[in-house]
This record gives sequence, C-alpha cells and structure tokens, in this order.
Amino acid sequence: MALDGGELGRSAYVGARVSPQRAAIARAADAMTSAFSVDDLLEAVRRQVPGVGAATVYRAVSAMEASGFVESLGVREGSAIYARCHSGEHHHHLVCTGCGAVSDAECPVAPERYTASDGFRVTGHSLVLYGQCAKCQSAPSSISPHGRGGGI
Amino acid sequence: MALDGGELGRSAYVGARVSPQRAAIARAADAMTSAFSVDDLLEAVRRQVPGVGAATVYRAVSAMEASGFVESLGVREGSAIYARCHSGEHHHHLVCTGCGAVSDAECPVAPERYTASDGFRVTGHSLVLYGQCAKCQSAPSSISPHGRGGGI
DNA sequence: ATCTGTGCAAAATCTTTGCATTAGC
DNA sequence: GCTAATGCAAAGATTTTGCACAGAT
Repeated sequence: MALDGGELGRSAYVGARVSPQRAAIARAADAMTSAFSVDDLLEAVRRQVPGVGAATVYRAVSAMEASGFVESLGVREGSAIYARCHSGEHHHHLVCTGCGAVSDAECPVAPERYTASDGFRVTGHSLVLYGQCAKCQSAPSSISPHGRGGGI
Repeated sequence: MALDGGELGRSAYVGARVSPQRAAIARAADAMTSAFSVDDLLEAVRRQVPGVGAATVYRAVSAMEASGFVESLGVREGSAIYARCHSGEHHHHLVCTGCGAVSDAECPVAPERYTASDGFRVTGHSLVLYGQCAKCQSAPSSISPHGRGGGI
C-alpha cells in the first residue's frame, strides 16, 4: 500500500480539487489498519491538520466511498464504520472482532448460483467476514483496550 | 410461511410476556414481503393496534433480531432495514433493488476457505444479495439503481 | 473569474432511555 | 405479586444542510 510521498490525494480518490484537508483525510484513511468510524478519522486528521470540520470529513468519506477508496462495513454502536480498500478488484473484508484489524478477502459469491432462483437476477452484494486475527486468537481474550480501532 | 392461527406471538420470538403489542408486531413483521424499516413496521402495527409507541417497536425489533426472527440488512436512507427470516437455518437474503421484495438464499461462504489467510479464523459473516426480481426485470424499472451501504 | 471544498452551526433524523403504569404468568 | 412490557417524552447521537468565504484551476 504505502502511497508514499504526498501524492495520495491526487491518485487515490478524486475530488475536482485536491485540498490539503482531503489529502490529509485520504492519508489518514490509508493509514488505518483497522475498521474506522468517521469520528476516528476526524480525530486522526486533526492531529495533522487542526481545525478540520466534521462536515468536511463526512463529505470526503462520501466521496471516497463513491470512488471505492473505502468501503462501508455497516454500523457499529450507532455509527457507520469503514475500511480502506487496498485493491481495485472486487473483494471483501475480514474484520477481527477482537481488535478491528481488517484484511482483504476474495469473493465467494457466484451470481450465477442464484440467477435461477425465482428468476431473480443478482447484480450485486455486500459481504463482510468476521472472526479473529492470529494475534487475538493467541491473546487471552482480554477485552480489547478501549481505544482507536477497538473491537468490532 | 403462514404461521397459522394467532399463535405467532408465542411461537415466533419469545419475550417473557406475550403482549398484544408484541403479537401484533410479530404478525406485522411476518406479513412483510419486502425489506422494512422500523417505521414501516410501526405504521403497519398501528393499523391493527392504534396507539403503539415507537419505542415499543424498537424494543420488539431488537428482541426479534436477537432471536433470529428477523435480520438486519443494513441501513437505507438513514434508517435500519430488516427482513423476516423464514428459515431457522443459516441463510441470506436476496433483495430486489426495484421493489424491495426479499427472498431467501443459501449461503456461499465456506469459512474454511479463509482460515488459512494470515491465521485469521472466520467465525461469522454478513451477506446481502441485491438484484432484480422477475417482476422488476420485465417492468420498465424507473427508480433506484443500486447503492452502497445496504441500499435497496 | 469560476466553482469546488471548507468551517461553523443549526437542523433533521433515527434510536435509546427514564419513569410511572399496566398487565402477563 | 413479581416483573416484563408499554407509552410518552426527553435525551442522545450521528449525519446532513445552509451559507459565506478561501483557494485551486
């Protein structure tokens, strides 16, 4: 991944203008190794660019989602959570319920498998896999330290 | 799945008490052929039992979800949507993006398929399939393409 | 010069929660 | 009678939206 340099903003997801804020937001999203909420992102971004507004991050996340730079994983504790997509290919995400770590997974869905069913034609799907990462399996299931990227 | 008689409340999802409200809510949920929001449910229930409070429906839906009577499909337009589960078996849902109709689908996910990946152990997943039902394919579909975020 | 992106704050929603009351079991 | 379930209303929280302004193209 390592979108080095400062070119993340320009190459990652494109807004018409590449503002310092959006660049920082993209960089922060890219640095996330776990599933994150808009608030997590806002907090991370503000460490780099103080004063960024929440609305800006919401708007940027919408843009990033629309362009496939991040994917929505659903809702956790009332707020939407996202994961950075490291591949342009169609794929899914494995999310650790212990620490929130996210990794890519290939897609097991074959649309043809369902096409017959009632004449229903499958055109898309949404899948998120949950489980425990190696680290969390060996760890003595202590409750995830409440902090960023905490358990899902 | 015609839960005959008026015994839906008692057999379907169990609260400690079977109130008229919960029975009506269960019946209404069972009658839903499409994905529904809490508000849809509330509206339907009130036609049978006027005066039911929104909080009651929210509480009942939580109970129904916990017992597997309904499943959350995600969020559409800001509110959570659900579908009635007609099988106790593990399964998923096909949701028509045209009319919201829901039907059951078998699960394509083999946890073993992922277990190797980084030592990650898959323990669960969430999948919703989107597409168009036979009816909507022939109809001159007017609205809603397909959106992210569990959109219908 | 134009028009996207920003920030602040108010607004709009959806959900949850507190509390007194009602009513299953 | 014990206690879950209800209803109403207020509280909470997350997102969205309006507006005037700054900055990139």
